[in-house]
Amino acid sequence: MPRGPGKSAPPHPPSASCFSCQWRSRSEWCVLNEDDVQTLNDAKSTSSYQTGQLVFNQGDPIDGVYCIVSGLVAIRKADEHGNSALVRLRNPGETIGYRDFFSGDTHTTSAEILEPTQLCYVDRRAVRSLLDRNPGLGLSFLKHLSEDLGRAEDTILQSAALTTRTRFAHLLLTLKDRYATVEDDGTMKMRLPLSRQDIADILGTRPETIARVIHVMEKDGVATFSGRTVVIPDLDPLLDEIEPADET
Amino acid sequence: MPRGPGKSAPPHPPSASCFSCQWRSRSEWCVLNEDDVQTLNDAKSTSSYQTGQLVFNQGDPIDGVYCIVSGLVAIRKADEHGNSALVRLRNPGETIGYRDFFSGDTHTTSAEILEPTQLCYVDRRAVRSLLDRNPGLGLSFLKHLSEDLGRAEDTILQSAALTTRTRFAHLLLTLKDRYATVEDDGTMKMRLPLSRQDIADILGTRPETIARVIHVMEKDGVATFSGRTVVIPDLDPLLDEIEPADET
DNA sequence: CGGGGGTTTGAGTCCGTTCAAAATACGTGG
DNA sequence: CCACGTATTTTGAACGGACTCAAACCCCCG
Repeated sequence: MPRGPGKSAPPHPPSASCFSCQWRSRSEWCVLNEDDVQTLNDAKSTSSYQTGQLVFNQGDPIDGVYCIVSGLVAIRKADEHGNSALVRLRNPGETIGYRDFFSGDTHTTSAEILEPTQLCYVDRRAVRSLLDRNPGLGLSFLKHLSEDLGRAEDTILQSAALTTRTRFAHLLLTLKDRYATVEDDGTMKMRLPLSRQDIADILGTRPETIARVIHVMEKDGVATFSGRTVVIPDLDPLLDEIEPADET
Repeated sequence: MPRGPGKSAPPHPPSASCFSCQWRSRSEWCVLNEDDVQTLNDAKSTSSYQTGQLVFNQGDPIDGVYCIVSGLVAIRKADEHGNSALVRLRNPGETIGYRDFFSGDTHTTSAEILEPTQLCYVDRRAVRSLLDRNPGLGLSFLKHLSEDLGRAEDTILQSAALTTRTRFAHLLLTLKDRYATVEDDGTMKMRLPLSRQDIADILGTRPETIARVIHVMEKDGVATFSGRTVVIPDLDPLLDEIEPADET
């Protein structure tokens, strides 16, 4: 049950600086002046996590927030009956844990590591004091939170209106942006950072259904799957998936 | 396509004051000092809306935010294929339109009136200036937005994990808090502020399914429905609906 | 009293689930 | 490097909840 800065020993101790952080201009912290970036930099501690680790667990008290330097984190919500859904993925440059930070004192979701990840942990006291000194920081979080809510609303609408296959196509298209590489012959290739179970948890279905959807997609020539490796010969058929035939 | 202060002529022109607003202590604006409440009071304009009216429409430019004095408002999201979902209900004391206010320049959802409603409209310029002068106001919105996101995540999990019947029971229990009255004989009674279509849009299903669920619930003696009127003879069976049998 | 929208009912179908077994991938230690 | 045990993924068959389409119904309003 990891808490605060992870205890895992990184191969080479990371020493990321907020000043040279490549994500700074696009993160919540972009509004900070030099002095406050210094404060942030002094307050934060960086650590590495392995796939499968939990950054925090639903129900844990909230100690602060985490910035993703590299890697991928899944935010998962569970109910009391063992059901769980993967409510969002978080990429490098994004901050996690701030949702609960602003509205309660315990986490209402869990954060689990999907691929080797480096996080900067910022203690709640530091966040509070930066927030006090920088009204703009609050607005910055407000903007990100609004976007999160917008995405959540999209998910609600999609899961009510779209088939599993279509939602899976959406997911593939999203993952493509970060994970796909273009081969010499023009085909796209990527290694999924998600297990079938995780994909199912994102789409609100079962792993068996994912396997079946993959099966028919291969039959239709949209993509070929081999374990976690996906090859997309042509993007158009995949794009057609998310654009249901309009009767003109 | 209503925009800004509604153009409907209220029977008796409302003249609510922010100072005497019964919701103030629980709203986002509770952090404002006397001076700023004065500013808010001067800036706001109150108007009445009839059932079925649109406060704003998805795609409209954002002019400001609206506080609900009385009534009920549905927030609806639609996609390009005619599907739509009712992503949340907003009650008196709550503010609407602030989600999009903080992250974009057009509304990503529509707000429609479900029962006769009074709204106070606060112009974007006023909101901005109050925000500038009161860092606490931003944090206040942050808190509410966090809670909204939390509820959205709940919805995502529920629609993936629970049956329509169970989710309908959840909805009834929620509506009960605001709409039910206890009769002399101990039964509860309420008039639903929602059409079957709206209920379906909240639960992510069809009106026919709602009718069928109601049918079997009546057969099971959980509640009796007659149009929009619901009678709940005993709360326990309804509570059992949302607490699936634990095999002990 | 005759629309007309929302609601209910019915029959048939489909998508996704469940349960179970087989196949495959993966990490570990020999 | 291979063999083994475990976990994940895939496949199959049967079931079921919710959907679609369509008709009947009902209630409210003019």
